[in-house]
Amino acid sequence: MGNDLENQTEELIKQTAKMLFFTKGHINAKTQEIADEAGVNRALIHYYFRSRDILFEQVLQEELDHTKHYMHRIFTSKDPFKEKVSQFLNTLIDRMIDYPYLENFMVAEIMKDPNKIKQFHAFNEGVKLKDIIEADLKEEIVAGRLKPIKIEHFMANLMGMSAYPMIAKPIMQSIFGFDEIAYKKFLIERKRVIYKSIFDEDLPS
Amino acid sequence: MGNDLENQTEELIKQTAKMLFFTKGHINAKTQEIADEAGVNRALIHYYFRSRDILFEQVLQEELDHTKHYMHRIFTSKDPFKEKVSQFLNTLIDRMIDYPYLENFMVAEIMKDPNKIKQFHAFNEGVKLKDIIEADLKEEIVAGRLKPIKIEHFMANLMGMSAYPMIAKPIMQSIFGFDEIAYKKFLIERKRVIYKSIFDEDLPS
DNA sequence: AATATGTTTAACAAATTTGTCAATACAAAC
DNA sequence: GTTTGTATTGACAAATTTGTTAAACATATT
Repeated sequence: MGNDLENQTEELIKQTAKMLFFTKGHINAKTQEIADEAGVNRALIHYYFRSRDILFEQVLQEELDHTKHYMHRIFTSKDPFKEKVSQFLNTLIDRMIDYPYLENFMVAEIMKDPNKIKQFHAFNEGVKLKDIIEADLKEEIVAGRLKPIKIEHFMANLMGMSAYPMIAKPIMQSIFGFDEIAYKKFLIERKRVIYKSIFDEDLPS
Repeated sequence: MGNDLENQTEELIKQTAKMLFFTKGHINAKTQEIADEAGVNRALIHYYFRSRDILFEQVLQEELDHTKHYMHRIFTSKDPFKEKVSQFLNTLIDRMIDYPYLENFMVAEIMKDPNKIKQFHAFNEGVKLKDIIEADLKEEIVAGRLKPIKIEHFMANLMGMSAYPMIAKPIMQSIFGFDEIAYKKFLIERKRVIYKSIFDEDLPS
């Protein structure tokens, strides 16, 4: 009765859409392109998702939920703050290697409909992540392990240094002449560089 | 004949398009919306620019040229490196207040047609900016005014910390509860925060 | 005033893209 | 093998968006 292993075709369409949207960055991929890439009839997209918009919403939401969960898991753990940041860098950068354009899309979506922003609160899940990180920050600063900095600047620095090389990947690749291999290596390196820039000490291996 | 003060209507259409594209972030603004916003007949867009694509290319190219020029001017000057960075931060951040989504668009454009990347070399203008900055960096490092860092990481840090808060403006606004005024203040603050993060000393007033 | 030149307009045509539907294929259950 | 429910297909309709054109309008030149 067709619902064996997580409906095959439906899942295939979603994975293909994610690849086109978030990996290749084809923000305006037409239903025909998605269907072709997935090797299915275009009408199936409407059969499973009713409309292109709903498909888009759904795959974006799935990835947002994913982001929410890992951020919450990392920052609510009992690990030391530096360990949290290290894990965050690892997860975020690995993830961006898979979906370089996800960040771009979140922004593009919010631009279309600013009300939609509530869904994007990776920061609202019971206890506010913002408050947790803020408390951590204060503790580090008081203990002298971190120079005084406001939470919003700390996060802007951390996210910016991490996400920008992905968002602007083609630009940086061109400027510095990186091929895919070199760029991936560059991204991995960034984990250590960012850690060092923030804490002024080397990331423990 | 009719070319008095830089053709009024043509200029109006371009300014309106830039506002919709780069300030408001309506990446898919239709010709009708542009015409309505400018208060002109839609056919005039085709009269002056032949097609929506050409209009888009043209306004984007204008802004890219602008970026090219100020970056080249700042980094080829004889000022000390720290002064260059300070000026760069000032110019970039002020500019991003006007055109928050310009960065996003450059990337989106390149995604569509990766060949187009040559136009985006704010870094190729006679002498390569990359080489100039790289030389400056080495000098600073040797003189002990800067911790050792590779050019690509230095630029990723600098651009990321500067550009990200603009690219992800709606997200950060929502997380930290900034209204427009507060966000602008936050952006201005960032000049000092970034300078301090990079050079580990306060930006001279 | 007549003419020429450039600008603007509304109506139309073409192209693109999304969404719907009835017919068909397929697989499991009876 | 027939029934039943779901999956898939191609053809079609609707909607959206871009691009074209001929005529109206304005302004300057002769």
